[in-house]
Amino acid sequence: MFLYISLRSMEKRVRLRFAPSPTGGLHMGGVRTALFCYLYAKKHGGDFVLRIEDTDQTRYVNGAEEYIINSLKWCGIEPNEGVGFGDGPHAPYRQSDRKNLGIYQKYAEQLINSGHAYYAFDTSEELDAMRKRLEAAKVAAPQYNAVTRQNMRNSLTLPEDEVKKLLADHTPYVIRLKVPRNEEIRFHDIIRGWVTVNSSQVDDKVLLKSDGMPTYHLAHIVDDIEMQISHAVRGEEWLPSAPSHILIYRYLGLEEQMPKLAHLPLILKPDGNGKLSKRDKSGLPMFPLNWFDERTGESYKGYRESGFMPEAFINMLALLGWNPGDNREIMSKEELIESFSFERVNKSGAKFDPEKTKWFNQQYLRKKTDAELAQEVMPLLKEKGITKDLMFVEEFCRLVKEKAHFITEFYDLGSYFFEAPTTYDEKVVAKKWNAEVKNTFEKLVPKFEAITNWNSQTLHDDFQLAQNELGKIDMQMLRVLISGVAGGAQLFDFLALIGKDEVVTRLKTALTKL
RNA sequence: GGCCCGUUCGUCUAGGGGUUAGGACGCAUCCCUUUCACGGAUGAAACACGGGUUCGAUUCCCGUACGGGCUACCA
Repeated sequence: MFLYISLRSMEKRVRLRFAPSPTGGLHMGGVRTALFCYLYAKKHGGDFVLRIEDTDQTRYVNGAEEYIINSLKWCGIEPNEGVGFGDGPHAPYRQSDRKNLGIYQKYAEQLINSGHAYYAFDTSEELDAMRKRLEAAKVAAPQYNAVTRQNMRNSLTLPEDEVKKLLADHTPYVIRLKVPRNEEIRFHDIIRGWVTVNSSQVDDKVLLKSDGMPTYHLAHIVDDIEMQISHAVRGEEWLPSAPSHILIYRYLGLEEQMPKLAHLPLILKPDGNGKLSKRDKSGLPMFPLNWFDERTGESYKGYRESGFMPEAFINMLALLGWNPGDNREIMSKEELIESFSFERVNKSGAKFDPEKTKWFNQQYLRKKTDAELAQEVMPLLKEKGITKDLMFVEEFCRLVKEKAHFITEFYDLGSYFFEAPTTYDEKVVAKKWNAEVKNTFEKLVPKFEAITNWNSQTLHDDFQLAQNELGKIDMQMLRVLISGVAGGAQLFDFLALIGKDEVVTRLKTALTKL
């Protein structure tokens, strides 16, 4: 008795799971769900579990499971238990494996025995016919429920002998939840508060499919119980089926052990309406890593390959539908963990903002040292056939980074560091170029050639001296002659880096071309 | 259609019975700069609508509109 009381009064250990289906690449909405679970678990010193919900064999996609694991790794939201992250006390963590152990069957039978579930033998044709009939009769919500089940072929309508015979003959059947006709079902959601639904709106959900696999509805409940999950967190699209789940817990006698529920708001498309899809016309990826769908042959861009930093990606995601309650936006993972709570998650869906997403990455980009940036930029330059030394690349990074949002932009932003221009900004030329200006620049060339200690400072000083003699020289024009473009990095630093010979050569070339 | 959930600047959001309704992204202007950016300053920009409740509602309640989700032997 004493033990019973102390167990009940003890707070359950915090354990959250992320439970995706391996039906494709992990969408950024899924990443956010995983992130919130991770943050909460870490904040409370709990566990974060990865469970793979592969009960739909027809939708299984090769490589999806591995993709999910790699994505979580890249994002730095690693489970401490589950598929791909080491088995804990509740292995296996893949539902198809658990099914083979008979885990779900047991619970389904318990519900049958207690009279809360029944066998249904209807074929898909019969089900279609039933729905058509109901639609024709203008029934508002055609579904298999307390009323319609009376006209279907199941263990509630068929004589006991026949049911036994059908089962003995291995006639395909499903097990359905017997939902009462008219009962208020009330449940609490951490984010939404109390939600009430009448059971007349809830259909007799299939619990066990004819292939012996459980549906999501049964499987996730069984696993959440067996894995001692404290908080069931998922997207808002699950809210309508939550009443069914409450009933299952109740009929299993597990309402006391039921995890707390949290339904996250959806991430919406930047423009127009609806859920974020696999592609967005903003051009930003919807997946953490590149994803290739074997079945459709389509490939999708990933944040990683687009030059995003994982810290920036999860920071952006965390602030989509959540905030710390103060004005902080740039937050490290540690700060996110420290500040996170489901109470501060918004109820309404959030439109994904591509511009702000870029801004997040830019903020993190600026925090990196030039040396760190060079490490990442170097290989990208090599791909372009550029083999400058590390010192050069570091300085290049210093000069270009303030304009960049992504590592992958560095080359495009500063290709003139590596290649002499072939064209010259037309606007600037049209506005500033004439015979007199040309003459001035021709006189400037030997001044540059005469500089012995070639660096940004002497360049600056000697340029001033040259102007005293030759008159004012337009710096933007100088920039265009050497880089070809009207804007770019700090001019003298740029000239210092590419070197005297290169500058002089480029100037001479420009003077012959213009 | 039915059921459920939601609604503060264009977007992400803070706030909450009495506020000049705050911040961020983006946008505009100005300053700095003989180039380019960063940076700084300033500005435009919101409580969906209609009824209640109240001395007073953006905030609480009810409707309406709008948006979203669900409505499978998919998750």
